[in-house]
Order: sequence, then structure tokens, then C-alpha cells
Amino acid sequence: MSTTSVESVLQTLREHGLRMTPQRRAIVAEIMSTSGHISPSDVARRVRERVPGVNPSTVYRTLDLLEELGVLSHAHLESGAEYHHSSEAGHVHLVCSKCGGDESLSVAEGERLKDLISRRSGFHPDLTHFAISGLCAKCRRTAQAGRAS
Amino acid sequence: MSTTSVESVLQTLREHGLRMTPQRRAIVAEIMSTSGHISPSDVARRVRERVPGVNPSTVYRTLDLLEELGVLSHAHLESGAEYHHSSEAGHVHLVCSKCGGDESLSVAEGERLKDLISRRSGFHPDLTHFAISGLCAKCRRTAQAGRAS
DNA sequence: GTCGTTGCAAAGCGTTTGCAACTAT
DNA sequence: ATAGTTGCAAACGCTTTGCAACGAC
Repeated sequence: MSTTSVESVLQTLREHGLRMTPQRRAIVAEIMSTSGHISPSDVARRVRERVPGVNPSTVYRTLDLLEELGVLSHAHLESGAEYHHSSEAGHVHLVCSKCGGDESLSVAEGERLKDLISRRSGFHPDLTHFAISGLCAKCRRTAQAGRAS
Repeated sequence: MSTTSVESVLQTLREHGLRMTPQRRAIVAEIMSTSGHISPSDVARRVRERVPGVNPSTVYRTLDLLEELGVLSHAHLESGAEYHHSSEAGHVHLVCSKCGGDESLSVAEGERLKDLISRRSGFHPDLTHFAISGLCAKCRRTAQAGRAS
């Protein structure tokens, strides 16, 4: 499936008069094989491990480009911007401030929340752009137990 | 009221065996006079304009300290971390991705949302820690008009 | 051959650190 | 006098930039 994605990206690039290079192939492959999200600097690091010589600046330029083309999206987590393939866009990130765990609200739940907010405030939120920080169920239980004792 | 705040901060510092210095006074004053939020580097810049010689590192250390003491909080907006006095914590930031406008969900609405999410997902969100990106009512209307034409 | 793409090297930016000097208490 | 605090200067990590060489088409 990673191959399929690379092919479709190649397609997209061609439609825009852009080119597929080994570097881009490596970068796309890296992100497509990542479930969840990954920071630009991590992409740079990992791509570099596999294909020595890929320059960080190329990674940054490629990420920007792929996002403009709609292949990738980024969201803001605690550690900063993180990229993921657009097929994973739509997920609302729930990041636990205690254990660092990263859950996802279902797309349906996300939509419901979105509608609710927009109906009440007139503001149309994109709940996927920023993560939502908080306590996961597990850490919350621990915290309560601590309080009780 | 700015004075009151500075006094109460002084109080807090004393309780912890810490000291009130001219630099801290300037930093606290700057933040207390800011309605809304301000980035660390902006605090550094502004404080510097008023009290030349205040080193950026002092600003960063002070912000960290004041946050640990509960005097300040920070939230993540598009531009990164932003500080505000704790009395303004509780606000859910709604940031328009088009015009950059920054609205607030009422505290009551925020609470309702929070309860709703936690009831459904088991995750207890702090909706104030990250902003919520989206389109404000105004920009959304513009966008729709554009689409219709 | 054209023109998009890359690597390089440098600079930019915000932020952090160690340490000696300073100062609020 | 004692510790907390500051400025300095350097280092840091991530990201961006200009430009000449390169290479996909």
C-alpha cells in the first residue's frame, strides 16, 4: 500500500508539472509508513538513516510542498507541528498531559462536537488542527486514587 | 489593579522563600497589563523597551517560575506558546485561521463541552491548553458568499 | 535543453545553559 | 552573610535562505 500511495503522489506531482525524485520518494515513504504523526525534524532524521545525504532543507521544502498539494496535513501537538498523511486527517488528537499517550476521537464524535460548537458559538472549529490536552482515563483514575488516600 | 496583582505576586514569592526584583516587577507588570496572551519573546521585547538591560534569559526563567507558582499559565496558539495571567485561564481560545481573530468560548460553554467529551470518551480534556482553530462567523460568511458566486 | 530540485553553508530565531557577579532579604 | 537572582556569552535545535550544481522530464 505504501507503493500505491507513492504512485498517487507521483500522479499529483505530474499534474502540477513537478518532479518525483529519490529524495521525495524516501520522504513520502517515510510518512506513509508512519501511523500517526511525525515531526519535520524526525522525518529528516529517519530519512537520513535510510538514504544518507538527504538534506534537512529538502525535507522541509518537501513537506511544505506536499501539504500545499493536499497530500499531507499537519497538526499542532505539545511538541510542535506534526505531519501525517491526509487520510489520517479528521482525527481529533487527545494527548494525555501525564503519560503522553495519544488517543483519537472517532471521526463521528469529532463531527458531532464540531457541529455543537458551531451551533452555539458561530465559530466553525477544525478540531484536528490543534490537539486537545487532558488526562486519559487511566491517568485520571490514578490521580483520583492518589487524592482519595 | 496592576498594583494589587504585583503585591499578591510578591506575597506568593515570599511564601516560597523567593525574591521580588525590579526585573520580576517589570515582567509581572507587563503581563498583568496585557489583556489576552503574549509570547515569551514579546514579553522580553516589551520589558526591554521599558527597563533596558533586562536579559531575555531572565524573562524565560521568570515565566517558568511564575507558571510553577500558579501566577501564570500558558496555552498553545498558532504562533506557539503564549502566556496569560491565571485569572484568564479557563478561556477556550477560538482562533480564526483566516483573519487571525481570537475569540473566547464562555467558561460555562467550555465546561459543558468538557463534560461532554469526558462522558463520551473517558478522556478529560483541558480545552484551554491548546487553542481551537477554525473559521470565525464572519470569515465563514465571506467564504460561503465566495463559493456561491 | 529546460526548469524544477537539491545540497551546501550560512544565517535566523527563539530558547536554554553554566557560571561568576550581584543583591534582596 | 546567605541564598536567590541576574547578565553574559555561548551553545542549542529547528528552520529558512540564496545560490550554484544537478538531474527529471
